[in-house]
Amino acid sequence: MRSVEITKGLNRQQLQAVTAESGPILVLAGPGSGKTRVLTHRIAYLIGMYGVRSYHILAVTFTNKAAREMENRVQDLLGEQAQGLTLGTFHAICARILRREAEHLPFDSNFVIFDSDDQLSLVRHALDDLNLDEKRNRPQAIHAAISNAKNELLLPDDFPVQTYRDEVTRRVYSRYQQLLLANNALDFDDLLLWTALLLEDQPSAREKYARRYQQVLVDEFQDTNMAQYSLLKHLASFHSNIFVVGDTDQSIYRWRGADYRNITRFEEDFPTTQVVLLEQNYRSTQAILDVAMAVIDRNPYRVRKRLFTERGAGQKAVLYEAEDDLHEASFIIDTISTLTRNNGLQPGNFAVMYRTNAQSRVLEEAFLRANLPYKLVGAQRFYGRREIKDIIAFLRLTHNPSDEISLIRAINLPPRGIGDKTILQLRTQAGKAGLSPGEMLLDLGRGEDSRYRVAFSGRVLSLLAHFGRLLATWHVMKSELSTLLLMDRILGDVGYRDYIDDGTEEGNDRWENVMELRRLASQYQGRALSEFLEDIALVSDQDTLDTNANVPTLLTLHAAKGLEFPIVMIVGLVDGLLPHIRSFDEPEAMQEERRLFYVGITRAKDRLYLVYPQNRSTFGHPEACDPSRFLEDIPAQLLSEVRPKVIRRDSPLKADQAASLNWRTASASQTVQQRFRAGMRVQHPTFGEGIILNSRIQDDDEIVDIFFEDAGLKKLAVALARLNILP
DNA sequence: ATGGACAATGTTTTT
DNA sequence: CATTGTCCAT
Repeated sequence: MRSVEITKGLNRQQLQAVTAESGPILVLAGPGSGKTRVLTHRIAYLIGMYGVRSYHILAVTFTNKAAREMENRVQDLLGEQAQGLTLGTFHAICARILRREAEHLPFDSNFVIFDSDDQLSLVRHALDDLNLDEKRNRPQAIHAAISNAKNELLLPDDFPVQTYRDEVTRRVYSRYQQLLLANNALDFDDLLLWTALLLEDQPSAREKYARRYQQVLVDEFQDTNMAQYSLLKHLASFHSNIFVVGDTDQSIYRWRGADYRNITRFEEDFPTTQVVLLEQNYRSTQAILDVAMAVIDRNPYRVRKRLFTERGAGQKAVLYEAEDDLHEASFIIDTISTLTRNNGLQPGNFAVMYRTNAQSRVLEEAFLRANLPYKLVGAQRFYGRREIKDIIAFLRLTHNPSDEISLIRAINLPPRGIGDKTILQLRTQAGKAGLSPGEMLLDLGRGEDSRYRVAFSGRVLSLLAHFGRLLATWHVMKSELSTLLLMDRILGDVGYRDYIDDGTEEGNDRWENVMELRRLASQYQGRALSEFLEDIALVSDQDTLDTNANVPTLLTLHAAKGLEFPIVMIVGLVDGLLPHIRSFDEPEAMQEERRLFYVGITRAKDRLYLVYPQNRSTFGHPEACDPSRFLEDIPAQLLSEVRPKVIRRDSPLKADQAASLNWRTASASQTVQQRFRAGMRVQHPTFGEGIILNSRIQDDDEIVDIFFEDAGLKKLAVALARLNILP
């Protein structure tokens, strides 16, 4: 009876994957082919039909959001039987394992996770310790090299040295790792690296987890790196029950060490692998799939998949050439408002995608100007804010006093007279005593009882002892108080509100952000501070996506992976941006750019808009640019093109020039009669007299661009605007 | 020690 | 142009 429910509504290929005999299984899933469905039903099938206990199942996803979604869907299928699944991102699962196994490892179970800023300052510290110049040795570049090495499972001693530069990197890497341990901290890559090493070096640990996780399932397998692949292999080493889902065409994290060839590697390492292809697309219309295929088929060396859909032809994708990025933004706004007003579409149906985060600015400003709400995907937006980082520094320091990065941030906040000199003294004395600065501070907080009082002069001592006392109090309270109360206590003790909320609008915003963090903390009643800190450190951009708000979504193409929207608009499709200029000289990188474009296109269910500017402002000054080379690969008949807008608001065309422009209509099926032509003069009740620049039929309405003498350029829907034609 | 003013310098994508 | 670092006056 269960089996009917679990396999209901699956197509032949999906069924094959879900009900496959246990063992190594590779599911090659095209976009929109229902891979999440296959994964959830597979889990349900294992529990419901095979009698596997949920406790023995491990499922790895790319984002926490995907994990939660999967959990809910399994719950819907199985009810309480689903309790006890291990479901999460690689990073979160590894953190959990490492805390549990800390006694076998060179760090403490209450380690903190360093974010990218922390990692960078740690590289700077390391450079400083080695008397290396930051100017000649870019911390960013060195950190990238260290990160790559870790993802390849290379420890400092294994780091290949061929040039002097490598030699420097190797030394910094080595020092960097020492510093991490001294801070009782791990970086993102460490979470994977240490877990992989643990499973590699300690057979007992390997066996323990391989026995526990009898069934391993992995989503987005094409984006696993060496460390992730290695730890999966160890987990599956006893039973080979590993079910992976992926699509080489959607591999977009090469720069993070991901290697889609892990799919080939998988088939080699597990020779009995059953391969299942999911080719039916349930998401997009044929018109959209055709565009996607045209783009991706240009990539050499790929296994061609025959994607097909039964959703019907659908509307042609629209190609729009804007004059510059500002006009791109107004086209987006105009299109969204027109379609929501006249076509019954919801604002939440729209997603605007771009290659780089910087591109969101112009869009955001346009939305703000038009008074339209929007949401932006990106964790950095919130967690990167100064006030948020401040509070987290206090909490992290309380949780792990050895966290020197947080200590340095928090110790003089708000300014209490502890500057670089004092901190240096503290560090020196701590070093002498064999303590971390935080531990020394805790001791000084004991007042008369502290052994180390004598090491400091009066003023310095009283300043340090005062903060030490605060820290000691918080440190004791953290086990008694909830995260929320602890946070309130800290905020009160240091007078943070008075410091940050200075009466200006910005100050108020900052305090509002602190309150938002407080709201987040309130959801952690009854859970340890470490959980709160860990979740915050590991939030992904997609996790911040609020699916409830009915407003357009702005996001990078990378962040769009795994999502879908009725209408997708991709902007900034110019050479240099997509493909990005930094990929030009590397064929592999260029192919990844193409895949990125493909990922963006295949997010669309019903409609697709491809937009590019003729000019792009770099460093404030506009520069001419070429349409993306990828656009050339899309056959013209797949696109309906909206011609360039050569009219600028500040230099209107003369009537005869405007009349001579040949505009093409964006829509083929015309149900309303076109009443206006370029060059006509019209009268509008509020905007006054103007001249028609362009008119087209779109979505059962006539859309006209009019230049008004007083009000400038307006785009109006004829059905709504009361226009009178003047002679 | 602190805060303001100026210069330099840098732009992919993210857990 | 917008953030980040550095220098200088208080």
